[in-house]
Amino acid sequence: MRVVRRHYTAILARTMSRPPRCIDFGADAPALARALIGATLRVDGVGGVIVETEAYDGDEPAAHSHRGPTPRTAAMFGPPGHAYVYRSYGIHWCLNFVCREAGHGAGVLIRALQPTHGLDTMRARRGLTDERLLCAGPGRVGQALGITAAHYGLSLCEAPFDVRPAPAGVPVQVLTGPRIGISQAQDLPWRFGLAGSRYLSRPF
DNA sequence: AAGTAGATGTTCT
DNA sequence: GAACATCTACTTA
Repeated sequence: MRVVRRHYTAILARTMSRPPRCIDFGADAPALARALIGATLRVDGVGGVIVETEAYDGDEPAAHSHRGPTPRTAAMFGPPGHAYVYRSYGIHWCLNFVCREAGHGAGVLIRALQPTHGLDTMRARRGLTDERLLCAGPGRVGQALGITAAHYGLSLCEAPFDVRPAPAGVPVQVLTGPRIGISQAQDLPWRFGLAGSRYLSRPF
């Protein structure tokens, strides 16, 4: 009995000290946006460390989902852990992670990465050599990772996506601030970034 | 360094 | 018609 309890205690301790194996997409948008800082995102093996995110929620007027589902925003109202992809200003493809529960219209916009995998592919897609500018902004992330409408609604837990939590034991200092490029709900500090990163779209 | 024009799908007024 | 979860190229100081 004693041995058994020690056994379970050891498993529990190991479980708790180990980083979560999968991202908790059931979290609400600000919690997920914060948790994603330091995580690694790859699409077909190309990507890097997430250094900047923004949270959005259907309850709040800056979100595309705020006025209910439309053909464009349908994925935001689907199950968490899937991709919501939209065309920004008719030109750029931007990637979001749907979260919370189906029906809430909650998601996290991936705003910037520190490139770590497939640098040559990203440079070719972006027509640029400056590593610092490869993924420093949501439109740039979309172009560097080859995001298109084909990724709309896909699961983030299956290929071509590969999302891994930040390694435990490496403390990440997360900055917060107002979201960029919005006119509604500017008071919400729902932009999150990795302190000291040179790959942010803009300083905090 | 800072400002502006222009590219243009989706949605709303 | 206007606004928009943006980026680039180009102008002006």
